Amino acid sequence: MNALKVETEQKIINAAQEIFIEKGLQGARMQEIADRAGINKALLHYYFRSKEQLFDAIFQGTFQRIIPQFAQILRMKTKPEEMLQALLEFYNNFFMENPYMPQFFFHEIWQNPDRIAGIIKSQAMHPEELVATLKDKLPPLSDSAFFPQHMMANVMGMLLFPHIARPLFQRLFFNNDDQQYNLFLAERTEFLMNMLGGLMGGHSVDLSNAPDENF
Amino acid sequence: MNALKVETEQKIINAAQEIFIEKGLQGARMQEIADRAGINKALLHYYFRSKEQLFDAIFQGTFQRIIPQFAQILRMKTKPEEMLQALLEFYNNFFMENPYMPQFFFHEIWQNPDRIAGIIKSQAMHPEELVATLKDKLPPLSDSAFFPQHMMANVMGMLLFPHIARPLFQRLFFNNDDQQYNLFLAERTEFLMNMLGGLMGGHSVDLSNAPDENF
DNA sequence: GTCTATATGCAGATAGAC
DNA sequence: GTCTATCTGCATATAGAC
Repeated sequence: MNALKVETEQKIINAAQEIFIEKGLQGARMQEIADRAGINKALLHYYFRSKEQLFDAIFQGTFQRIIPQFAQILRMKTKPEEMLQALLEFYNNFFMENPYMPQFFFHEIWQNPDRIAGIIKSQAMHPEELVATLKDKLPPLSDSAFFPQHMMANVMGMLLFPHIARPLFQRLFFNNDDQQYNLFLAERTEFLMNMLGGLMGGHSVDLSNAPDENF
Repeated sequence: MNALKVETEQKIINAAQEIFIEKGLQGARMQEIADRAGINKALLHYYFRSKEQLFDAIFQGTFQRIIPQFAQILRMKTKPEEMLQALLEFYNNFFMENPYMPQFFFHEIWQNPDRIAGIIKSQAMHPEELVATLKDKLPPLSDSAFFPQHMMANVMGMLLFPHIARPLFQRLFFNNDDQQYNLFLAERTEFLMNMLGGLMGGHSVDLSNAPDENF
């Protein structure tokens, strides 16, 4: 029966998603995926010939849940503050609900960067366009040739760090208290907006006085 | 002969370091480590009884190369700008020379956070001390109870991101050009100092006008 | 489509000679 | 200490019955 087939496939996908994201391709066990899906190993191979293929399907799927959003925000023809707000809000919430995602992506970034780059470029999301948009919309706070890249690295770094470093950061600075940490994460969008809002408006931080002091 | 033994052990450690850092505990193969060290598998087990033990030795070693530095900088009783400068400079350079390190650490952060937390705390580096120092030295830019944690996350995120996301970031925004990317990384300390210097001095960014605008 | 049973291969670990 | 040869176990994958 076709409905049953679809249902089973979905159970597999859900289970595999969890396991792969927690343990990565290498760490995941087909047995564990089968168990969590409530079926047996043989059936896994019936639906997805190999572990690799299963992984590919999962990976592509999860990735496509977050990239289009990025492209869409990028094309919002509004003020940079609003783009930033939308960006921070969406991804911060997404990572709060999917805490394993960031480490999952970074793992893949190192294992197979070409695959990810390929997926991104196939999503109507073009890096040059992004750089150009930033150069155009941001006040010229620095004359570095890499100014847009720096700003991207800043935003993404500040956004991602509390999520990707969570297990350690929470232990060290929050008494390993889940609730406290969630509060911290929840208020982070606002905190970052406060910090960055000024920058994007083009006032506030003076970047022209280079610190050539003994360095 | 003892000198020979030490030499072999060092070869193993060097090889294992590279492999583990690139592939993680799961992804690494004892065969590959043996090959790169120029010996055979049996000898690996002679020196380190199991893969786990070998990994532990490597991990502890690399970790202790970068934590003490942090504690030391933290205790420099100087202006926050100078602490920040020392911090950025040291770790940015370290990660430029050891590009696989960040991902290696994050991998472990998710696999075994307690181990890392333990090592850190055993290094005369106490989280509460750090938080207190920051609260004391930083101008009160925000009244969030987590203000020090936010600032740490900011600095660490901005510092780490270009390293940990390198394979993808370089492909997307630097035509996958190693030289260009190294230039980018090299100028990053200065860029960040320019951006953050103002904040630490206590002027520039107004964080008091919360953006309660339709949000 | 789903199962049980089995094959295949590989990686970690050991035995034992030198 | 260092090697070759071998064992053991486990994980992926397949065969074949229902």
